[in-house]
Amino acid sequence: MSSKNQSREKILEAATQLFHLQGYHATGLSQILKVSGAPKGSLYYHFPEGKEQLALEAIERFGSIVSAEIRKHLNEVDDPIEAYEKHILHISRKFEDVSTLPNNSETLPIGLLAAETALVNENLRIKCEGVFNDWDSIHKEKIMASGFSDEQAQSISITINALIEGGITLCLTTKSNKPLLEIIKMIPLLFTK
Amino acid sequence: MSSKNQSREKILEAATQLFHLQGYHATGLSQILKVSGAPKGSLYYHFPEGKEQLALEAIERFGSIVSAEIRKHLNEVDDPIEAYEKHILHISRKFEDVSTLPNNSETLPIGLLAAETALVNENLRIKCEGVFNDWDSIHKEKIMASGFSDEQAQSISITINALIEGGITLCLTTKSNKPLLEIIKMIPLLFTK
DNA sequence: GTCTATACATTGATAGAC
DNA sequence: GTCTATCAATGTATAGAC
Repeated sequence: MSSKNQSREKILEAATQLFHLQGYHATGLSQILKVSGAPKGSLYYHFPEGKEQLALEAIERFGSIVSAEIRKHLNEVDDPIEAYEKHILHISRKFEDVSTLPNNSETLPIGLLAAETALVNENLRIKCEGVFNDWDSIHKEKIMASGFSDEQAQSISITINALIEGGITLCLTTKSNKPLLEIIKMIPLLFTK
Repeated sequence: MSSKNQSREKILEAATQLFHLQGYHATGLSQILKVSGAPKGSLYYHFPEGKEQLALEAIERFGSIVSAEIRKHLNEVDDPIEAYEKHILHISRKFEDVSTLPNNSETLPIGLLAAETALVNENLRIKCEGVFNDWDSIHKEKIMASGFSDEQAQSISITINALIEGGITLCLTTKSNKPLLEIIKMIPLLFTK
């Protein structure tokens, strides 16, 4: 990897983490630079359009990482109930010790960024919408593979998406993994035929 | 009402609306003053501790408004399934036309504020946690009244809270009320005995 | 590719007059 | 109770040297 891309990479990585932990508005470019350890003069060289470009790329990267993780979890088990229980359990582990959260940023959601920018920045909103749609497709495919109709799969899929996003918000707020653990108990009911 | 309280009231009202639509960090004191129409010099007189105090009171006020609305909806119908379907349908109406959202801020959630401040401002986090707990109690009471055990009611209640918060995030992001409408379809399953 | 210096706006907040 | 003036800090962004 060229040295150009090394700096770019470090900045983008720090931005991805900070944006989705603290949000878009609470995260300053100076903080991103500091955390990344990248050369201080290089930000606008690599990201000529500044903060918004950085956020757009961060959302995209974040979406792909999570997509991959969702796919991985869902492929491990055939039964969708068991698969989603494991998936959500995996997410909930990140809230067992909230103090380590900042190092654990792989699979958190984009709910914060999405809600924060939805009414304020149309470009970012559309990016977030795209990410949600990607996740939704993955869920839908999995659910339909176990015999649910297109329409049923749609409802279940959106519901699971909302449950995860909302559950994470509750975990963050209560500094506990209990909300997601409670949600897991309800998963089987969603797949009632 | 004294004129002192009139200004205070106008500021707090504007702050409540702006904070929960745009978030804490994206909302400036100047914007609050402008929207409120309150005298420009009066903010720090009424709120000596500045922005944080304003947010704490806004969250509190917001929590009570929503609590009252939840109670109202849940009391209208005996059957919890029907009651929650109506409750969520009511919320979803606010997303039929997103352009009018800013005038419609009564029953949006505090998910944005909660997620935004959870890792950054402990005072605000605790306030949000308290609000979530209040809502949770209301749900739990309703659910237990129809014959569910304490433990079951706990799971269902948290799940509903997460569904609503997550569903609203999805509605905001997609500028549509469809996510909440899909979620409504799954409500009956949550109450399987 | 990276640095420094800087411009410029805006933020939250304070002091003191009225 | 309200105003104005002002503060320091921080925000994003740009220009030009190296």
